[in-house]
Amino acid sequence: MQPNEYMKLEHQLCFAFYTCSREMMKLYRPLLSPLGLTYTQYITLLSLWEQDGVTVKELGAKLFLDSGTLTPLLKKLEAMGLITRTRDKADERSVIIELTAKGQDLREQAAEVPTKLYAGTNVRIEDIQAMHEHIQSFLRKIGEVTGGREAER
Amino acid sequence: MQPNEYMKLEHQLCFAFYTCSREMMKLYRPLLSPLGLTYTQYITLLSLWEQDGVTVKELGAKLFLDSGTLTPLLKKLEAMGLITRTRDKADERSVIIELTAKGQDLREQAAEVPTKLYAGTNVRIEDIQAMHEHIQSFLRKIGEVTGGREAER
DNA sequence: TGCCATTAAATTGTATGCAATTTATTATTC
DNA sequence: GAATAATAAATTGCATACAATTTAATGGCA
Repeated sequence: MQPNEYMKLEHQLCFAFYTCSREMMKLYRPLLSPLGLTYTQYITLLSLWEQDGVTVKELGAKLFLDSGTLTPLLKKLEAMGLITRTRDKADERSVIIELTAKGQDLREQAAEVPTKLYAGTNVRIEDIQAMHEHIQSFLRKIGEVTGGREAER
Repeated sequence: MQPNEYMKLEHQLCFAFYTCSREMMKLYRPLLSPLGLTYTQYITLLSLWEQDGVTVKELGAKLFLDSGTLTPLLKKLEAMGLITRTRDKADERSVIIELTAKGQDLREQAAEVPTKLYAGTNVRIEDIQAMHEHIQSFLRKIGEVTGGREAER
């Protein structure tokens, strides 16, 4: 590769991630909009549907987000009646997030989102598997440096 | 895969892209901060260093960004003395973006960013190539649906 | 030529992201 | 056991993203 080839936009891996992420969110929008959810709210609920009763800190470790992003987002979900935010009696520094009945019910409607997502695209599900694994392996490697998901240990 | 396995966070490809994108930006930050640039400003300049004298529309097609994001960002780069924004004489609807001498000079300092990026990580450059190509192929496929980079045809 | 559809930026409003700081609480140490 | 360090959320300030709308200019057509 020529020296300044490295500076071309098309060779930037991060730009590919960045663009793929945002283009995929555009695939999600028509599926999430009827549920009244944004993409970030959706992945937050995905995490809570797997396990709720977690602290903001724990949720942030799973989503790679800090309180600066989560606090307003969780307040929004609370205002929508999907979750509750309660100070932990055992440690008043922590806030525990739990799903309401309404928040649990929403899971049923969201269940079809993953399967509908690639409808209309030429993407083959099989192709995604390998790529997904490579990306996750990559993420672990750079996470060692950026400190991403540090609370996971 | 179990039915509700599809709803697990770890199986969401978009979440992998989304997280990789943001974690990589954290790798960039210490390299770009001394140059006074954010990541979005950096990729905008990468594009302009390849070709300037382009309209906001053309730049947006390359970066997958619209005027809502680009206009304030370009005004910022203009305020920093790196670019000029000029109405196209031939078509007053368009604004043409050009690098200033200062903006061109910054390219030299930014030249070491791509090579320094993976320093300290366990990432093997060879591993990145294949993954990168798969991602770009994937992006083209979903772009057919989302309309991404529509002005490219 | 005048009207209307189209187009490019800019603007507006909402929702993130994240660094840095602040506040409140808990853990530690001397 | 009081002073200090550490921790978890919340807050603040700045920079995106993007849908939707607005403004200004151009193109097409009767």
